[in-house]
Amino acid sequence: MDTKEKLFNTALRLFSEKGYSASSIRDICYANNVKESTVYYYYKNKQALLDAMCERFCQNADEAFGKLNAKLANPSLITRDTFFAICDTFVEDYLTEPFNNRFIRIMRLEQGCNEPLRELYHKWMFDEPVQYAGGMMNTLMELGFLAENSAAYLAFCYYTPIFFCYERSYAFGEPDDATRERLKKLIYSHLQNFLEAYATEKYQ
Amino acid sequence: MDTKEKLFNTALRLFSEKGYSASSIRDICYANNVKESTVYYYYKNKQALLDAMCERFCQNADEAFGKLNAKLANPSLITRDTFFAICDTFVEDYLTEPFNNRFIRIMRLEQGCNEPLRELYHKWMFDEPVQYAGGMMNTLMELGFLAENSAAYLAFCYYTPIFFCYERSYAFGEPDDATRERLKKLIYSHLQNFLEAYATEKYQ
Amino acid sequence: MDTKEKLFNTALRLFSEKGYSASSIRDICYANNVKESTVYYYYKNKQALLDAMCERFCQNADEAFGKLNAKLANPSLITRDTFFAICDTFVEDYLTEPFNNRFIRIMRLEQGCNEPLRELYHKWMFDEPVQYAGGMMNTLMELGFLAENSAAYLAFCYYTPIFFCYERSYAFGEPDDATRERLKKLIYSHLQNFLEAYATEKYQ
Amino acid sequence: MDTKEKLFNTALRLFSEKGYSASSIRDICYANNVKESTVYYYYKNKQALLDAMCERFCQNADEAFGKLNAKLANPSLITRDTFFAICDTFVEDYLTEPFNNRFIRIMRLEQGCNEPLRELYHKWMFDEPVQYAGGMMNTLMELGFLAENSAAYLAFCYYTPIFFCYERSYAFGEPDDATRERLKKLIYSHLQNFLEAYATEKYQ
DNA sequence: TATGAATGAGGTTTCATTCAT
DNA sequence: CATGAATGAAACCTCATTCAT
Repeated sequence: MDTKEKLFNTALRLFSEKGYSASSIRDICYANNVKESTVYYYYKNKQALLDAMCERFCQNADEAFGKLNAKLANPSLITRDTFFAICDTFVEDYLTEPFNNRFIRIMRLEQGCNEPLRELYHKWMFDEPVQYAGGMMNTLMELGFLAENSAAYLAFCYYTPIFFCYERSYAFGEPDDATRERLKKLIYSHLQNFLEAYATEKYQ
Repeated sequence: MDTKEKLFNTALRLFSEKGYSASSIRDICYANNVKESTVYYYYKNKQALLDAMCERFCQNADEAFGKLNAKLANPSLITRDTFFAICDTFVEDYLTEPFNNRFIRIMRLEQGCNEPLRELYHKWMFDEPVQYAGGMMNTLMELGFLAENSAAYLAFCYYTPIFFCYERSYAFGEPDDATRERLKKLIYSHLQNFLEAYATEKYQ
Repeated sequence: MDTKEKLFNTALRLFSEKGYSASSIRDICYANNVKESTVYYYYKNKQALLDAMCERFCQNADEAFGKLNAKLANPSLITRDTFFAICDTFVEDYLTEPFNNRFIRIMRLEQGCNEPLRELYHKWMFDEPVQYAGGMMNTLMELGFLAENSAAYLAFCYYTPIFFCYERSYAFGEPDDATRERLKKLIYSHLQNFLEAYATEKYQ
Repeated sequence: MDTKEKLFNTALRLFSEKGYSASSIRDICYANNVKESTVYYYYKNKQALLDAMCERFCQNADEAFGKLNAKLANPSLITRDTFFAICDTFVEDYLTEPFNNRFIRIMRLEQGCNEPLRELYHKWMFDEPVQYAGGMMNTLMELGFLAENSAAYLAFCYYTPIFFCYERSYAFGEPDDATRERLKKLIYSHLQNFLEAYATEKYQ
């Protein structure tokens, strides 16, 4: 891993733990045994580090939702497994993917004093997921996997527990394997309950 | 309102918007037309401002949950109105009460680098509400208001959407009346759906 | 003891331990459970506290040397006991008298950046004692108590060990009884040696 | 001389004149036409400046006493010249060496509120010199240079006047050449008297 | 590719002091 | 006799940044 990437990763970690303005260039550099001036060889300034993270996150998020949308395109049939797999992708490749997880925390922290980050946060943690879940519910109803209901309501019932569990487990620091497992179990159990309540009889 | 209180409130606002370490004593004072040294007449240091907020929040929270518990004690009968009123109290007197609302944002921001605040945050935004909701579901089932089910599952279905809506609406800044109204409507609609799904027939 | 005197004594202690500028009005007042503004009721400013100490020390010193000079005036006869008693007076009533002892430390500390205190220090720790010792040696030689010698040399031999022992034992803090005893023993032994070396035969 | 050294020297001067806490980083920097922040490029904080001085003084002192001890090792013969030379080394290379002289003043000033400095001061101004003088007296007696006597007593007679003269002349500020000369003469005269009183006949 | 040297702005805090009460 | 409230100056220190090398 080259210096630029090391600096990027350290900044990511520090920003996500202490917030942008409480993380110093000094700390970022000392953690990598380079001098403060080195950072300016790779990045225009401190803000540029954050910008680079934004860019990467947006790419990641686009990709992740692209992948998720692909899973719903032209489905002739859906099974319980597919249903669980979609959620799994959302959690593993999006919410808890190490870089994303850290950047989500950064957005949560900085939304209060950083307008662009606030918009990103709302887009990628509220608007997009809710919209995606809505579309998904529609598809699942069309396929007869879910019983007829309001798509908005189902999306709500589907996503809010996921969001809650994520906030509860991942709100702080780098999650260990145990946390990771716990989250998965909670979400699995939530999906079970969800299907029990809203799936058509043959998929319960 | 005296100087001490004005400083306290300004600090509360700034901490909740920009985070503790990004808010400067200077800004707190300038906003009140006093010099930086004045703050040190009333508070030992910057940390002491935060400590004072913690203390006040804990009192507030204790009171709020005390009140909520009182509402469930010795109920011979529960009506849809009571059910909505309980949630209303939780939202109005706890979650969106102006001071609490700000301090909750502070806790969310600082949990990453402030162990005591992280604990407070988890206690008062996850553990206590979930536990309270669990107890409430039990009571409601005993009274025949809710159909038999797992209390834990019902608590989950009850609280996670509230949490989600709160995060979505109140995550940033001082909410205006429109936001306040929107949140109430969202929650009202959630409660309707909740009753439809889980209440015994006569209460739907 | 009234407030003014308590403040004076606390200031004396702090000045002697940490130096004038490192001792704060705050510390002086907090130690006496009064507010900082109280000090200004009794003293014009911080400097005035120091001035009051100077004045008192000068009086003390004048008195002490007056007493010492009286002991040498019109002596028809001197004994070993008188000789020891004179030194004892110098040590007990001057050098180690609690107030003087503290103020001497203050002078030592402040001489570097306070011209008047430097002059006081040199006058009362070097010039006056050496001059007094010189006069004393002359008297003792005239009375046949000491063998003929250079008065200046004898004064030197007499005073420098006293000064050294004092600096060594009393340089820091409030001396306890053990320190006090130790100093006395050292000086007593010094006087013995001094007499052995310079007294006429009958007084050895 | 580079910036770091200039800052070090200015700090040394100011600390020795006004004491550690009364000397400000600002003054140290202004005297060298650099901004306050520059000092923090070279030193962690103000204390680190003092620490660097301690370290250097301890090295200096170790060296000086090493040199002095070497002068007493394996001497088959000692002359008046050697005797004077030893004292000269002690005064010139230790007590009045410009850096040491300043640091000794710092120790004297700070002993009251700085435990490590108090220990250093006592070690290097009282304990070590007295111990060295004792060893020296033993050697000189063995060689027949001094008449038989108590080594402790002789060491006392030898060192206390040196200490006194040093305190008297060097207690304040940077000594000029005249002061330097005066001290040397005083000490020379003291050594003369010392030999007259305690040397064996052939060395008087 | 990285650093050494320096800075200017701004941060928190301490302090002696004032003054109306 | 003492304080409550406030201040202005100055202290120490941190930080992002620059620039020549």
